[in-house]
Amino acid sequence: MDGVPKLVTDLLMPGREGGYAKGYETRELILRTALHILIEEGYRAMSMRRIAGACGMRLGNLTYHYPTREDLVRELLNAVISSYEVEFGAIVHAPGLEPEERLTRLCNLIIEDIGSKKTTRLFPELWALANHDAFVYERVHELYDRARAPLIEIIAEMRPDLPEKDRLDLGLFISASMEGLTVFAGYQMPFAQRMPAVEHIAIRSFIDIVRSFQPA
Amino acid sequence: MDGVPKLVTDLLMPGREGGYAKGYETRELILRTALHILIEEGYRAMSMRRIAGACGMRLGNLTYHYPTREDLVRELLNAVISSYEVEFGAIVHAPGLEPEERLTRLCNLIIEDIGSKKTTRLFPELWALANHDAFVYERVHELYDRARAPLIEIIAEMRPDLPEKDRLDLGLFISASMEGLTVFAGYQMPFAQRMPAVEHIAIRSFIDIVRSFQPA
DNA sequence: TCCAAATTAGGACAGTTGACAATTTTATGA
DNA sequence: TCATAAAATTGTCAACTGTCCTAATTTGGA
Repeated sequence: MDGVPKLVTDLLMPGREGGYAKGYETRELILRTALHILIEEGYRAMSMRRIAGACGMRLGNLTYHYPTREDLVRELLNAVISSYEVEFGAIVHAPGLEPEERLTRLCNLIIEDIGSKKTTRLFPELWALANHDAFVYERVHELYDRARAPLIEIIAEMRPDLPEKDRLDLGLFISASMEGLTVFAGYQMPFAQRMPAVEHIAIRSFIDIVRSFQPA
Repeated sequence: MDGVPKLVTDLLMPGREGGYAKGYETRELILRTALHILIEEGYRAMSMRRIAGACGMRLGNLTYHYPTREDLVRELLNAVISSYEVEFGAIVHAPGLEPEERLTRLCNLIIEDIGSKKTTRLFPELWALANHDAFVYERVHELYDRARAPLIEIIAEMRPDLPEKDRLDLGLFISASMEGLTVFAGYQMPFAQRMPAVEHIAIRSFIDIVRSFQPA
């Protein structure tokens, strides 16, 4: 937990003065525990009783803080998505660097995150949930839009001659392409130990395609 | 169901002479129904009672054909994976075509499949399941290995000068990259109507990177 | 036709789930 | 100190889950 932003207090209630309202430490604990179970054991295992037990509290107390399971899931999702938005938002501003170098760094950072167990486990769960839950769909969709924004910004710097439509297409391809690595990063063999080489190929490919793209 | 291969009879028991054993039509129906529910409503909704109900049979009858839920899930997975293997296996042999043209066709076919609702819904479910189920993990892993084989074959034709390791890396990048489109193909906006353009960018990018790759 | 096997139906079981209500404990502030 | 609200406990509820068992029915072959 060292330095990791707290889900609720730091993200859902940023910079609240005079401390936080009572019970927010508990809500915080609940969400972190729920997320842990979701990542380690999957959505099916993330029952109210399982969460309560892992928190060391009784079911009734959990439903006091989150009356329904849907309440809990929604706040968890908001917190998780917010944490990713904060992470990617920090990349946008890196003055004094060539756009290609910034593209490389951005891709490196995203791919590094993609390689983490948290992301490789969490996002497949979210994709599956999004298929049948409009709220999850909405939030994940929103996250991708925000994550794509700095990417498209850099593309615009590299190719000011392109119409916006083409820049969007390039951004969509690159982001989708990187997202695909999430699926494979979860596999141990033969992908895991080849990840650095594949990452290198990916970034080279991205730079090449942006540099050489010819509008139809 | 016109022309669509039957899950069990056509794939798990291909070319069985003298017809199929009794009860295989029922097992067929069960698997198709289960798959339909899995795609349309998700893994959670795919309960034994739900499947039986959708098949127009009683629970006891379903458990006669599949004593445990795990039996059903495993055979369903085997059938689904087999159907994809059959699909991709047909691509390998297309004599008299330049390797680049074959790469383009292969990518087109995969991307076309990726755009189908069946695939965009099913695979996120499988990824999520694979995270916490060794059997699902194994089968999905296997499928990707098989799907990558023809791709790497074409890469070998295009770049016989490269060591095998580099060809594998290129194949991994391209397949992972295409798989990433699955995630986004499920989204209605803004990706869906941009899919053709992104597909074009993707294939151009793949050809370029294979053609111009320089070993370290 | 008739027997035996395959199939279907129906019921029951223990376990789990989310939600809720009544209650007690704890913390807070005047 | 004490009243008040917040927090946590305990127990209950109907609904649902997978599994198992037995009886009825249908089917196919001799």
